[in-house]
Amino acid sequence: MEVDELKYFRDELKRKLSDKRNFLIESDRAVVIKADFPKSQYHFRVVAKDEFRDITKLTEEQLPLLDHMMDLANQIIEKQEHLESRNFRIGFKVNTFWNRLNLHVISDDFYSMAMKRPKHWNSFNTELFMPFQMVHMMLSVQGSIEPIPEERHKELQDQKPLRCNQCDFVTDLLLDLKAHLYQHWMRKEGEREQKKKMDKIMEMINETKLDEVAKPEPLPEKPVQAQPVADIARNPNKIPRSLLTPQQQQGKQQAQGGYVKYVYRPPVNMMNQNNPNNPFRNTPSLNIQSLNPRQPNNFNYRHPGFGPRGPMPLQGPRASWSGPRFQPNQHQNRFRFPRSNAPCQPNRMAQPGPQQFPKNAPTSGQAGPPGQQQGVRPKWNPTHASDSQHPNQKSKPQNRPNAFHAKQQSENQQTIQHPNQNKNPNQVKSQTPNNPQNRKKPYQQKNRQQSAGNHQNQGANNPAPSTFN
DNA sequence: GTTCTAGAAC
DNA sequence: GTTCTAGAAC
Repeated sequence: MEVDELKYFRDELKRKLSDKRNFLIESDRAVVIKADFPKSQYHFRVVAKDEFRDITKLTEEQLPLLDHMMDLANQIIEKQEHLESRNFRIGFKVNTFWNRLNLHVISDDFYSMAMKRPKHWNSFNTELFMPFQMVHMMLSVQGSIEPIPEERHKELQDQKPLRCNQCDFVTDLLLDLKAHLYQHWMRKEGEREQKKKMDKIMEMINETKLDEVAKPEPLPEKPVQAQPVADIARNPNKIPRSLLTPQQQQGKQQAQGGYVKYVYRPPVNMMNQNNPNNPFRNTPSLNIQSLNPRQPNNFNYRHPGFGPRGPMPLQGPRASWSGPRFQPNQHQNRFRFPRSNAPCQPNRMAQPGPQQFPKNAPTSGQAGPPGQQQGVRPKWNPTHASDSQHPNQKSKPQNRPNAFHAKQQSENQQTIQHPNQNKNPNQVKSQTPNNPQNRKKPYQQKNRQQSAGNHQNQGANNPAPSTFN
């Protein structure tokens, strides 16, 4: 690929700066946006407005800018009530792809659908990721930061084995690591939920004591319940309704309908707008609507939940979808012994505790386990008669045609069939947009248009059909 | 950066 | 037969 073509993609962060709807926080020198393909449950970028490509272009003079970006990072972390600040990592990628200085603010679970390649993992868990404090110190001491040589960069990207960031677990297979990370995440979610319950109990104990002080003599006709606090402590899930204030009762109802039901399933995912813990809830949906026009609610339509494509719109035909959020045959996520192709259920972390991933993982309504979901590629021109439907939607089979999938299909009693399932593979192949014969190059047309005009106006009036939304 | 495919590797 | 990976396109 020619350099100019790649530059278009590298400039994506610059383009994002021209649309305030992307901003979660904005200041005069930087903005906070969500990461388009989050590699953890919580993943943000603090993007500098000044034109610095990356940290290797910084000098000691930019230390105030770094401090400011750190302030914004802390601000966005403070907004995340579900996690504590110690659960976040803040730093830069040394050899970043993007053409604009951006600081990663990422939770340390690394539990995400978008974590698909070993290089994704290594980009955050090797020296390719430089913690903010180190960048700050190096600029303070030596005044600059050297880029990592290309050869070393590639070596680190492909580095194996992959080491868990939370324990000593080591594996060569990313899918094993993902399953392992899922267990960590679930365990921590359980701990967080327990802590919430205990905090609530302590709060109620305190309130009860205050009530006793305020009412030293109980009414004789309505004796006080014997040892209510002890009962609560024994069974925190069954707090007598009579002991709750109206506000607490309302809160309990909300909790039962909101957070609590997510306890034993992936509770937070920026793909799931319905989740009350979603940090991106009620945030702008970027240009997704304009890039993915409403589709008829039939099986030709590929639900956006099947791909890492940002928050789901709540209105329109999509809202009526009640099917699986993930493709039914995500067997790629099954546990496997290394160097064996046979899928197998048990895993090295199998033990009593939360549900085991992925057999019993939820498949409807909620965010699901990380996997190899294929997202809808948003770049296509609906004005073309032949493109009334996204080329990927009409051409890509939902599942690769093989006996294993067929067995899974029948076992799950899935009635949903992809329109291409019964087609001649050659037919499907001929429709495939990635077939060099069929591929279009909209960005090439765009480049020609852009060369005649300026980028900002083009972006504002005719939002770029970005790959990164 | 991402998706997708073909072919290699297992 | 299935998974992994490199390369092309975006």
